[in-house]
Amino acid sequence: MLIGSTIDSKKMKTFLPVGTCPIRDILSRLGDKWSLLVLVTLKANGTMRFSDIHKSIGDISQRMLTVTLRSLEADGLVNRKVYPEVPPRVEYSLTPSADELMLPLHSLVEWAMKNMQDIVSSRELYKNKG
Amino acid sequence: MLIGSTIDSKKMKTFLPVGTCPIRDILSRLGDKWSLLVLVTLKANGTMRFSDIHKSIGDISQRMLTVTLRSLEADGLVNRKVYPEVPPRVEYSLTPSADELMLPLHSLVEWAMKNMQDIVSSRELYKNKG
DNA sequence: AGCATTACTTACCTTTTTGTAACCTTATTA
DNA sequence: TAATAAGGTTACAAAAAGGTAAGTAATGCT
Repeated sequence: MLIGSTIDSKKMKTFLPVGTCPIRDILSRLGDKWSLLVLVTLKANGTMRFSDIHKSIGDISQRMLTVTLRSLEADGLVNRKVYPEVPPRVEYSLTPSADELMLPLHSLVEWAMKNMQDIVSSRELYKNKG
Repeated sequence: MLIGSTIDSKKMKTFLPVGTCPIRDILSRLGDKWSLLVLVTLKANGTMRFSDIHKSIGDISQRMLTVTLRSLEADGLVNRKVYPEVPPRVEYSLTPSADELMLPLHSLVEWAMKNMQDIVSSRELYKNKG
């Protein structure tokens, strides 16, 4: 007798691996420690200087802020405008595609706010008995 | 003369650090390599056995699938039902709160699909000239 | 007796990500 | 003359995440 899986593997939906699937690729890029937070910070405050973002987030290191901003810039999600002054001034702002991202992101945050209590208690429960 | 930031730091919006801010906490949890993919897989196929998920995703290791499912279970996002049989059978499915998560997630995926061309070309551009 | 089955666990190792601290630039100011 | 400003870079260290391969359990089949 054949003991099969619950799902016919012919009908089963599969997903492309990272590097082949643009969606996985993009989501994994946004899934790092700081990217979303930087985007949300810029959304909340508009155009900001490097040091403003740094102060606003608080616990990000200078290096990680640079790294994060660079990768967001590479992806076309933030604009970087350098003023040739001394001391230097650099302003960051969201691009239109990042602005569009804010809507999905906002609904994600709403979900998180709505469900965080359940999640926290679920974690407690899981820790205490499994 | 006072050279200030573009934004008054009193009015500037700030965000709580991880561990204090539930939203950052939850989003960072979902931002790992496999969680969202596992959720999307379960959404697409309904109830699945461990081996089904494994086959469907393809390039996830057994260990990481276990780890990921455990943390999703701890957060109350997947149900885990064990049938006391030999060989063992374990079925996974989404909980209602994970189901709700699918809507925001879906709009995120739509954004990714709409913007991925721009992102890819932006990356090329950035690589080639900066 | 020995192998297959499924859903893991464990020990160990590699890779990736993040953090720390020091250094750089150049005009202005004390 | 030396410090200060802003926005970095660099070398290095630490931590976190992920991968590999082997082992485990209990039963049925050959």
